[in-house]
Amino acid sequence: MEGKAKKILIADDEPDILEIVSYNLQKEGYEVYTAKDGNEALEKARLLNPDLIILDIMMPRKTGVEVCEILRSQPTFQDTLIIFLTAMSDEASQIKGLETGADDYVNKPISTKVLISRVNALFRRVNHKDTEKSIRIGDIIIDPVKFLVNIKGEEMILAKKEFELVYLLASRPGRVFLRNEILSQVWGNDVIVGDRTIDVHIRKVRQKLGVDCITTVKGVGYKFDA
Amino acid sequence: MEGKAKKILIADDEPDILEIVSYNLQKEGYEVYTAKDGNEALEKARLLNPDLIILDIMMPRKTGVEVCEILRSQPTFQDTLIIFLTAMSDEASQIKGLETGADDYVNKPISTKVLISRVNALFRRVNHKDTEKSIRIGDIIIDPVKFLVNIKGEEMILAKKEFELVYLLASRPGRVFLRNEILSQVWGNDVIVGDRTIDVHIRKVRQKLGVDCITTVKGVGYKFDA
DNA sequence: TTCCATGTTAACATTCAGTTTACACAAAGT
DNA sequence: ACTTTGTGTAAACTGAATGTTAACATGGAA
Repeated sequence: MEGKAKKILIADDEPDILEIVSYNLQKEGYEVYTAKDGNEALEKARLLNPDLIILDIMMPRKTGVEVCEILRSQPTFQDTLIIFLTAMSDEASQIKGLETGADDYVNKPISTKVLISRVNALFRRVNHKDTEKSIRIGDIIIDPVKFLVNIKGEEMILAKKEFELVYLLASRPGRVFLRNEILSQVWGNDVIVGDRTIDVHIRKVRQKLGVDCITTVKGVGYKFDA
Repeated sequence: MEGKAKKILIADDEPDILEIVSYNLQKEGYEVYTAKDGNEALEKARLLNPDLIILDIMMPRKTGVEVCEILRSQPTFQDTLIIFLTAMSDEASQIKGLETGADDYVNKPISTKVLISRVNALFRRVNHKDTEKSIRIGDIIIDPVKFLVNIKGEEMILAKKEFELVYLLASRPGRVFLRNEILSQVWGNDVIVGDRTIDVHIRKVRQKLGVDCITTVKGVGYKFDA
């Protein structure tokens, strides 16, 4: 369907729910991880940096609300999507949850259909191009909305990977990106590609841009000249 | 945003909800009024003529559904937006609500984030309708009122989906629309159609227009050439 | 009802982005 | 000099993404 698989972390103390939900989400093409209590959820969240976290509210060793509050206080998880699973009777935590910054709620007992459509809807909402902003360095403008690079008024079209590569490097001009970093950012954490792949793309980018703005740092990586 | 502040009337018998929701909507720049039961909602609706009414379904002195039915029977409120708040998450009651003439529903417990995004989405949708003015790009004129496209004086009729597709793409020439975005804008958020459907429509449009003005950005989406 | 226009799907064809392969070359270490 | 290590470059290869066609579904009008 699209891009690289989104990572979802789901935390619930009922193994049955974990299994059913993760099965269904996986079938939808998501990369699913599970946690069986609040602390494990926190750990794995930090480890995996998921795109979406589904938190049961009633969990041992930190409730979903507590986990959410802790995560939201850290900048890394400011934009991470969070969905609460709530029992309908559980009003106290519900009201509390209103302010903790969840993005959506799903009531128990869970209908996998409902959950999945909510998950998809959330991702759809976030995926919008408008949220990405263009980068400008000298006479080079990198515009993710129009998906093209403008050099001194001349527009050039890059392929997807090429564009993502420039966008990454240009996002922090002068900073050197290790080959691993580039791989995990542009290709995703679990995609395994050969050694020369990055080089080839760097080359294509250099060719298309015409301007020499990407510097090789031998044995380290690449950087976009400031 | 822009223009004058939209008036929102929210009716619920729980003071906490009224307070939280109205606080958040006000923060978004809306002009918010409240009612604590069905009759008060009706009164204030007539008094204020709001742009949007948020109705809890379970209220004393007339339920949300009753209020909605009464309002909808009057021409004044034919175009007023209505959102239901419902504790019932089962699909049956949701469908019933929509049949009554609601524009959307939000399940309790409410996530303010969700509610606000729905509200914004609704206004956006309506705003677009009002703003439905013809788009002109080069010799191509897209007229949503007459529902036809004029290329160098020659008029051509498009089918509904075809037209909506061009209109979307042409509304922001040069901007790349992801397949997701196209799906949610043209087909709606909960309609699930196959991958190839968009392609087929794109093809039909390209055929009918004759001019090559839609570019595909592989792995990303489509855009209307500026 | 039947007819017709539109929308959707499924199946197959094609294209091109992305990757690999293979080798050339340059710099640093021995 | 020779080897090692890392990168540049061109071309071939592969498959996912898209194009295309035709058949099927649906819903409204005659």
